[in-house]
Amino acid sequence: MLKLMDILDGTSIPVNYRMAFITNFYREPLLRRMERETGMIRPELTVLMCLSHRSGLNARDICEITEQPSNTVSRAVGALVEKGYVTRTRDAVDTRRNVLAITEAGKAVHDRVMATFADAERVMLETLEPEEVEVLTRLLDKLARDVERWAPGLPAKAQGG
Amino acid sequence: MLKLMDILDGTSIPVNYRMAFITNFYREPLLRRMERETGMIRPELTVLMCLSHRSGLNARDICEITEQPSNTVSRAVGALVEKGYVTRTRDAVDTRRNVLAITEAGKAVHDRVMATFADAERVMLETLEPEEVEVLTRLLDKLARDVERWAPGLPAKAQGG
DNA sequence: ACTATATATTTCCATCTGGAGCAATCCCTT
DNA sequence: AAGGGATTGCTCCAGATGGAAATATATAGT
Repeated sequence: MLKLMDILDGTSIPVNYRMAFITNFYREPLLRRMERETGMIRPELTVLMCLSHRSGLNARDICEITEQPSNTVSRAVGALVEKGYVTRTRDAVDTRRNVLAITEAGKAVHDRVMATFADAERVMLETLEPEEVEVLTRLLDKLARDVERWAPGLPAKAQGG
Repeated sequence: MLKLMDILDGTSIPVNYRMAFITNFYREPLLRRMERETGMIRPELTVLMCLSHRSGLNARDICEITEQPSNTVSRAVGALVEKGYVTRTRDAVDTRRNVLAITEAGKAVHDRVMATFADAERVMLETLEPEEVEVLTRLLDKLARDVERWAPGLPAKAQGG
């Protein structure tokens, strides 16, 4: 049987095609499962991850951090508030701002979901030797941190920064 | 400014999070550009890639190869036929089957789009040493070819095959 | 104080995507 | 050769997503 892997063997984008392939088969099933078990969808997890890392952000902050459109973040925040995973309170100083914070329930579901993601990654990486995992992580990190130079869409910010 | 990268530093899914990050910033802008310049959307390119690799497939084959739902493939094929990039002819033997083939115009646009993707990847990989690119490709290939073992959604086919 | 402009957030709408179901056709059994 | 189940391809519908406009509030200039 012809499979995607056979086709990507011949492409001239060996790295990104494989990454897209892996990401697709890793992430999608986990997101489906998350949606099934918790009712959350992807943008909501993204928001929860931001607030888990740093509380007190507003929607605009999350838009800039994640580079997601504002309506997507707005919807996600609304859904999370509805579910009781996030609180949204007007800033007393600038009443345009809604200060967001993750609740105990939100932290719990976040940690639970992230644990399933981590488990799946651990299983995936069992194929590799520990040193190989370290190398892979290091190389991916190098590429990811260099995103502003190579990303085809970004405004190619001054590279001397 | 807090960025996504700072958050993923602390996550317990270092590999997949970085891959998703890179894939996102690599692929999305290129797909937008493709759509703008050629009018094709993602599933159409996928179909074109399959037919570029092997002509004479039908929609069902492409569904199995790419693991995409049949309606997505059906729509993509229809759009490609409309654009003159693919021909669709009834199989004389089994008139349920529509045999698909890529046209000259389709091959041309496929090659053109793939070239832009390849260029962007080349730029991205300039950050790494040639040996690092080889290692990265090898490790990604190892993970991709092992997909049936670790993919959370797949039916975990017999591993002795 | 009043208007103009900027910012934060939400809503409207058009499009992409996938699940489920449907029609046409084929193959197997009798 | 007729009937029943399987297969191919398509359409309907509901949900997710993002661009652009609308709404609410803040700040600046006079």
